[in-house]
Amino acid sequence: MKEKTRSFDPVILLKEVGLSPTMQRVAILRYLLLNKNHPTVNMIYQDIKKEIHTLSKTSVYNSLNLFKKHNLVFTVAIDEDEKHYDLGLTSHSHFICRDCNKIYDIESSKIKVKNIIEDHKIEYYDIVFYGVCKKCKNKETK
Amino acid sequence: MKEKTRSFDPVILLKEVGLSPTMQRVAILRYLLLNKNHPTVNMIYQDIKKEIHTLSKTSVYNSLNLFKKHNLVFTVAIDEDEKHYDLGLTSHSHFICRDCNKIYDIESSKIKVKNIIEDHKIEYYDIVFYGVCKKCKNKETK
DNA sequence: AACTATATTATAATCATTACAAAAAAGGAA
DNA sequence: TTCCTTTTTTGTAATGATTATAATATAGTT
Repeated sequence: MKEKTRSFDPVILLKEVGLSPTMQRVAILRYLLLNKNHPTVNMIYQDIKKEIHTLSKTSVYNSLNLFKKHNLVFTVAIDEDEKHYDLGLTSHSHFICRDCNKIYDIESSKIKVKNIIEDHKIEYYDIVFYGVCKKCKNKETK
Repeated sequence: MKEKTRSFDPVILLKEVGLSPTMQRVAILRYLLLNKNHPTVNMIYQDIKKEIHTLSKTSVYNSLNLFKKHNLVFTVAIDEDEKHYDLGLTSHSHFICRDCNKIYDIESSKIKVKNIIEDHKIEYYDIVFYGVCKKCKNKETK
């Protein structure tokens, strides 16, 4: 339920929200555009350090917090230690397997939420489904 | 979507799931039964320390983790530092005000979720609504 | 080039949570 | 009860994610 239609070019995206497209920010945002695996700060840091050797973890934190403030990314509300980041470009929910802990994207079209909450003004919502994924389900039956 | 019909007596509840009802556990569980404010470990600790002066924060952590393992409590998936705990006795979702950060319970009857996910086996789901609560909405218009 | 504002980095600090070992309490058998 | 074993609780230390801070580097402007 986070609808947005925007460019898929990190440089353009950054300029659109008024952030100067520095090397680090571009790399981090590109990483998020290419990797839809809901990465943590550490995953991002480890990977980008390979191209930008001087990258600091603080920069990853700074950039992600900035991106979040500008609604470029969201954190996936999972009950865990590390935060997982996700681009808010397409509208989807998440499914988490209690067996392998993998996070799957669920297209919005597969979900329909109806609410009759009157008193509060609802701006958006997050749904997280829990269960056993297809892969692990098959493993169990073997 | 966490349906359960059980006793509201902490001692009985603990026995039901096979945990010995020690003073600390009973106090923590009773706290959760009486206070529906989605407390954090610190809130629970501060309050119960008033009756049980020797209580340690570790015990609160231990107890809550045990309760969670036995499905007596759940953690509310909120994007924050501290975890918020919630009894799983009644079925409800949550609404979080982006202004005052208060967490409201939303009765299940007010929400309807339809999903056509086929590949994964879904056991339950969490919905968190975000927006502006009634109180803050009124403040804004003043 | 010089100047100013912004970004990045390295380091230290904070804070929630967990690990661990010792002390305390509970339960059972004689 | 006393002894023994198991379970809980406690206090302290360790871990690990995140933030704060100050110094350095970079970018943008005149």
